[in-house]
Amino acid sequence: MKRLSESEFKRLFRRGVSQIINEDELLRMMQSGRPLRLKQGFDPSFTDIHMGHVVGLRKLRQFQQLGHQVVLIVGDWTARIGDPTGRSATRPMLTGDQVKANAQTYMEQFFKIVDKDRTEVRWQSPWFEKGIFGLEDVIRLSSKFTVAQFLAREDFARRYSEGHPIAITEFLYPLMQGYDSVMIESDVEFGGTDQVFNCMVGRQLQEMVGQKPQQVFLMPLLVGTDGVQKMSKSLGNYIGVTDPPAEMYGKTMSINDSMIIPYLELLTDVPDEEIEHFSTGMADGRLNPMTVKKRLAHELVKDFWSDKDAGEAADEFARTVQQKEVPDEIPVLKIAGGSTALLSAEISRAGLAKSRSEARRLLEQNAVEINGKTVNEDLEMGKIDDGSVIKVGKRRYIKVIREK
RNA sequence: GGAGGGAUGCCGGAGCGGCCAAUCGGAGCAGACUGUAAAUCUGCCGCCCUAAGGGCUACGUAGGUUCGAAUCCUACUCCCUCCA
Repeated sequence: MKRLSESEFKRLFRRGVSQIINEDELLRMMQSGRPLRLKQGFDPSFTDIHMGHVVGLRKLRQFQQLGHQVVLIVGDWTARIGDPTGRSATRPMLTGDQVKANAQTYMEQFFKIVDKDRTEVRWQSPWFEKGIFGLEDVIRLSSKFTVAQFLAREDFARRYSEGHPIAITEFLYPLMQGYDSVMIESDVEFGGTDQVFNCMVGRQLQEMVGQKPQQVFLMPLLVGTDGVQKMSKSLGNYIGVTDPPAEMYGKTMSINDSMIIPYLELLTDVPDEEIEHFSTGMADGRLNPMTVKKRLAHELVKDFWSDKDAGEAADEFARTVQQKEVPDEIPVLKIAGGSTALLSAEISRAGLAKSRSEARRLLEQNAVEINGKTVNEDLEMGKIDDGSVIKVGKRRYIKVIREK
């Protein structure tokens, strides 16, 4: 394995990195010529990968390109506990089948970014399964740590002081995650900054059994489309890797201007110099943030779909959002000849509003247009011409087709 | 085992007998504006009724007191804290 060039070093160790424990040691290991085992775990309690995860997966791919080996841990046991990181909501127990199905979907998405040929997939079951791992092991493992150590972890400390419950099983989570490191003889564990504690437990456990403790590679958490909280599915502020091009593009355009640069750094290969240029340009007003954001949106759609899709999504955005034109394809609402049904009822029936009350509110708020003309009155459907286009809100359309 | 505190709308969190479909913040939605589905401002934000009005269902669950309850009482369920 060759020495890292200056630019490779910067790309790997500086961009999109929050903290590396221990950087010098990791560098030494990389120069040794041995392919490193890069640990990345996930809980099959969810299926969809979003941009927040992509930050780490891209980093894994960069290491793979230098010949290193990813070891993907399917946390079929830890999924039963639920990672305490972040929120305290208890997760429902999953059945074995659900876990398998989730893992399947997850991996399909995972390998959109990470090189499958340089990935080893390991399930936790072989070392945590009943009959192999017993109470004795649980006791042995947990006796190595103290409550004070665990309460030092920021999010346990916070929940404890705020009077929020912490289940005993949640203490087991880091232990299990750490044990994984031992079982796969991990060289480096990758994770978001919220994973420090869990990763450090892995280091300690490895050391206790005489393994060389893993290095820890931490990446920043991506802020979600709301611009405040970390991107997560449960908060609904995410851009999924399987989102269709137009949606991916649109969601990206809706992010806060202040997040454009971080997104470019963490999610794209746009060169540093160019990002620097964007950054200063926007700061002194020479560049319109919208232009830069369009570039970002294009990059993302290009990476997950294709350059062509990105171009189409961009056109679509320009037409429907900026020029406020009607999109090419819109759903059809079939209506009987002399229907006396009211517009509000049909709007909610067609799913353009959650309830009829909401449809009425939208009418009042000038949010409903028929063929480009704002409508306030709750018309009878029979009075609407065949082929009319009804627009509700910013981007919900439907076309009326009359049946005889 | 004992003592205290709590359960409110998507989330956080007020209210503590009528003025409560419930203050406020966040999220969401809409309108205006705009160089963007950014920011900002304004409005909306349980459901149903062709409706300046009316009805129904809601404040952990089940009963009760009262002309009237999210607010008081009783039991139950769940959660938190402290003592043992």
